[in-house]
Amino acid sequence: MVDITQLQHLAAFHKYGTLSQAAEALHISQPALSRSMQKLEEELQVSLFDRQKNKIRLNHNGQLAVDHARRILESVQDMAEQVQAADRRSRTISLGSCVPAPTWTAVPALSNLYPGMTISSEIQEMPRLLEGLRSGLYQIIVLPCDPGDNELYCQVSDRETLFLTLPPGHPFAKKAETGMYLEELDGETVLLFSTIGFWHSIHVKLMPHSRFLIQHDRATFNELVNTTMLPSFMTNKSIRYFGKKNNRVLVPLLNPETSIDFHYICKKSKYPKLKAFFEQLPGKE
Amino acid sequence: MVDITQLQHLAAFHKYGTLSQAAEALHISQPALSRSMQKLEEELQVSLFDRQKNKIRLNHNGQLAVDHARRILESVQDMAEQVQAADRRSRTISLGSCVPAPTWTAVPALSNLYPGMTISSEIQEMPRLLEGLRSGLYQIIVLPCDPGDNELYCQVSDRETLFLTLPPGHPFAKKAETGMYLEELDGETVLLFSTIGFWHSIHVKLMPHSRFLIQHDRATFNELVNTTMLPSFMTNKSIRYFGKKNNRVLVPLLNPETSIDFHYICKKSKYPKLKAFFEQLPGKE
DNA sequence: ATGCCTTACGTTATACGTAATTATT
DNA sequence: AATAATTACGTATAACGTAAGGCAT
Repeated sequence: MVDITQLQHLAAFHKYGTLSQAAEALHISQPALSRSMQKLEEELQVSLFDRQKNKIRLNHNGQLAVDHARRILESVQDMAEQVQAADRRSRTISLGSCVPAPTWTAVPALSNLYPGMTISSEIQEMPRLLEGLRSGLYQIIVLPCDPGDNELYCQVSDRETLFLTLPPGHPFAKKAETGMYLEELDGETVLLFSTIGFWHSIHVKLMPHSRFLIQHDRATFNELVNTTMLPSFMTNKSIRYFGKKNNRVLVPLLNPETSIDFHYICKKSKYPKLKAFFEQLPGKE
Repeated sequence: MVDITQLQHLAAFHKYGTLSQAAEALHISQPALSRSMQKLEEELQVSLFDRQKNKIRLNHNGQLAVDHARRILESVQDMAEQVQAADRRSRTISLGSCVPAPTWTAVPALSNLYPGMTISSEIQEMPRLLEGLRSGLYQIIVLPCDPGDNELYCQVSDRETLFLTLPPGHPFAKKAETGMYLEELDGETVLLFSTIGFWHSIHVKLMPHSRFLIQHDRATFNELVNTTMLPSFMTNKSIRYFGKKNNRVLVPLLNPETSIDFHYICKKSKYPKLKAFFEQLPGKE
């Protein structure tokens, strides 16, 4: 049977034009390449080259063979890549969430429960999350609501609540006790951290006239929170995870949209394998 | 790099289910197959099997790998077949003709002029011949007319004329001197040899009510010509090639369709290589 | 007990590099 | 002289089969 290395040799010869140059590129000796091509011709029972005493050129058969060889080599490459990709998928649990907070606890939990598995997480918009769950891109997703799909398992866990954070001198700081509506802040320039997912859409919806200064670097964001008067946001979860800023007043928000329940969702077919994870989730308070 | 034989081994394992059976089918020992699969896994850096102490099964990666392996093996097979087919084409001159006579002289002529080449010939209908010439199926075709294509070289050579052959006692035998029209014979049962190509369509056209007893075997055909009173046909060419029947009268036919000029045609691009053949063709008388 | 897979071991075959040969520019 | 391809030859690697071992049905 034809050998893959022979096809590589053939492709290399086509690329470099002479046996010597091709052999050099292949890191084999010229005679080895010469023999390899002779064997290929023997194998195919066809001459692939026009040979003169010290010249060798692909003939029509050879040209055709090169085309095939290229395609075959490509599909062998594809095979390796795709099988490796499938393997990687099979040993990673991928979590998609509409907001960052669930990943802070779920990723370490999954790591502990499924040692040897790689855990990956990303923040995405809801339609993408559902699509990704169906396509196998995610094994678990976190949404603010139940998608109501009979094929999916859905478990409500924690609740996350948004707070406005202000420096004590800010005009709205006195609302810390009464709370306020997000609309009252509309038009003000506010500081946001990037990749906050669903929260971003809440801000855009309720504060359509505000300017959002979006920071992609956590350190820079913290620095700006510490040193400017700009309003910003935290949640009960981010406070627990990153700590409360001492120089900031927390103002509760009265809009119902500023609280969301985490709905952890997986395919029912995958639930048995993920049972341990779902069982350790904190219950709905 | 992955080896083709490993892919064959993998496909065989998938087909037979156990290493032992697959090994037997592959005519190798069981340990050899076991090692081959281990190497493939090593090569792909992926486990392809679920192994228990004395059981082995394809896992998900393995299933996927089998699919790829199948496709690759198929394309390797294709490569061999197509390259071999191209090679065969390159060393055969294929002649297509609308009637048999040109092949009787052209095939030996081509054999002499192009030693080492295989000469093949077949009788086909005109549209198929033109199509085949364009697609490379034929290098030379013979038609009764000029297709008038600027890409094609066309040279008129010999003329073939159809005769009715009758036993001397037949009512029409007296027309041997005056000749007759084919229509006069319409309705009679006549004897025909198969693969006479274009001539057959002439018969069908001019004798729509006749029954044609078509003989596929030349010896049987001759036997029937010798022993029955059935009208049959010969041409100036077949008489020269096979000899005239002593017990038959030749009646010339007066329809213009019963004479055709051989138009030898090839692609202009191929003419240089076929020049020697075209130059030895007899000229138009 | 039989079937099935893996590991170990010695052998063989095949693919390689070096060197020599021939031909071309 | 320099470049390029093939042939010849000795060697080393890697693939095989046999034999042995372990585990399930």
